[in-house]
Amino acid sequence: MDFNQDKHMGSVPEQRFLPHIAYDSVIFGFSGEQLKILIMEYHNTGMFALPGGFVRVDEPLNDAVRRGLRERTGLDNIYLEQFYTFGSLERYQPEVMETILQANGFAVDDFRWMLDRFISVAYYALINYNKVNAQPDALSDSIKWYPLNDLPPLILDHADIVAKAHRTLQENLERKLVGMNLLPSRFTMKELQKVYEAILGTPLRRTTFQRKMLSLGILKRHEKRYSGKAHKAPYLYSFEGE
Amino acid sequence: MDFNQDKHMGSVPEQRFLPHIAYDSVIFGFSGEQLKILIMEYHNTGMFALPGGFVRVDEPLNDAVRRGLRERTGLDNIYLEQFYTFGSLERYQPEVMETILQANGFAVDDFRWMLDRFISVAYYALINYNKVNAQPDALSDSIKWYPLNDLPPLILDHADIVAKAHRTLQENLERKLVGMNLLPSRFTMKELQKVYEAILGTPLRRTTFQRKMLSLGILKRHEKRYSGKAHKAPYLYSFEGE
DNA sequence: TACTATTGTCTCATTATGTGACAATAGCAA
DNA sequence: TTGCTATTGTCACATAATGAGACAATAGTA
Repeated sequence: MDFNQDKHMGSVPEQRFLPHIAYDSVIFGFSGEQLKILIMEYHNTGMFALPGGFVRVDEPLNDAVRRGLRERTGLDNIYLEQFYTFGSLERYQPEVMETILQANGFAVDDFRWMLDRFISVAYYALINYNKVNAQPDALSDSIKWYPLNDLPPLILDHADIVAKAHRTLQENLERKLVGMNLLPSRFTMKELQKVYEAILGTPLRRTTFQRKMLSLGILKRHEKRYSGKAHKAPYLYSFEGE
Repeated sequence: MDFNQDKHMGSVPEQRFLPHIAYDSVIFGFSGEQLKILIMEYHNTGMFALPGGFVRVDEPLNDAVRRGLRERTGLDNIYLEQFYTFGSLERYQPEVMETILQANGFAVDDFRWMLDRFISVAYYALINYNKVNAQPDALSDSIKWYPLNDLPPLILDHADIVAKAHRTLQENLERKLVGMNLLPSRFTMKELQKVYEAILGTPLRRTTFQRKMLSLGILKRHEKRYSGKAHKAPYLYSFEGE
């Protein structure tokens, strides 16, 4: 989360946030043949959470999320999709935020609004793992990649949010041709296949996968990539239009 | 929208709402071989809008929507799906709500919170047209069915909401096997096909459709329905499990 | 030059879908 | 009763998509 550390926050219009409304982002990256997401750890609490934030009173919701992503990853023009808004009562646990504020030396009274009930609009983002320069926010001392199947325990309903993000990503994989957003602009067919396998959680048949991808007509073939290994070198591809 | 008409609303805890947060519902029904949705018209304004409402401070978001649907349609246990949360600045038009309040004889000062910026969580519902007993809310004098392709001009971004609801419904049609929710519990294959055609907006091939539906193994075949017409009578089907 | 791992492509089998044919009605008219 | 018509359920065949394996073409190493 990001918010003005000035105790008199309310006095700066651009820094006033809509109460009760937050967003959380599940930021997917791909590395070591695994799907990973960015998780923040709050100072001195051992608590882990998705990167999220608040919406300024004069700011479009989607802009708020892009702003947060830029601050957290240094990246612009990210593939981003809103997938669900979480509004159960179980996610209302003021003790959690209180602990976090106290551990950071903030006077709880000055941030009482953060202890309120929040409804959170959740987004997932797909980014090129190698381009990220992850930056923690004011309350957290780290933001790190964790494999999707080996996450630390997350606060509130963040584990549900991650699960739903993953499910939505699986459903959208073919329909929105989304796999290439997790790779650098040039990639081999095998790399693309590994991305699909990581997202779906099942192995795919090499020949069928290659035929299918090529038949879509959205890949442009470039030169080969010589890896130095003792075998035929694969072609590099890019997503049509890059 | 539904809210306590007592001017001292804030004093009744169950009737206090989360500020800045609303929901809107696109309620689909099927009649006359057409997709229709429920639209409300506000008293003395000529303004049309989707049925919506607010979330009580101690109420889960999804419950709030189901409550609103029950009040508006008299139905319980409705097929309901959240599909997007709208948070642009274009949807902030305090004049609109002000006009509506004034036209209903409410003192605007007592409902100033309704003139604020709202983020709206949008849901679509699929219901059996014939079971609905539509009830207008405190501000509107009618709630009526309109064919999807012949809607009155809607306030704010409600036309966008409807368009996105329709798109999402189309995408979910096969994946979630959702068509039967628009029909009575027993229906003919032709009726089901008409629903699919209305949702997708394209004609479907009778034999292929029938084969596909039967192969899914989710339909139970019952007795025939004799319509009095001079031709072979079709079987009735139900969704497996009813 | 032989050998290995990997890649690109082809072939054939299997499954799904498009397209039309056809027999089986249910009521009506003769 | 016997045709007649519109509609339904099912089948048959053609076409398209996918599963599954075979195989030749490398890029390096031994």
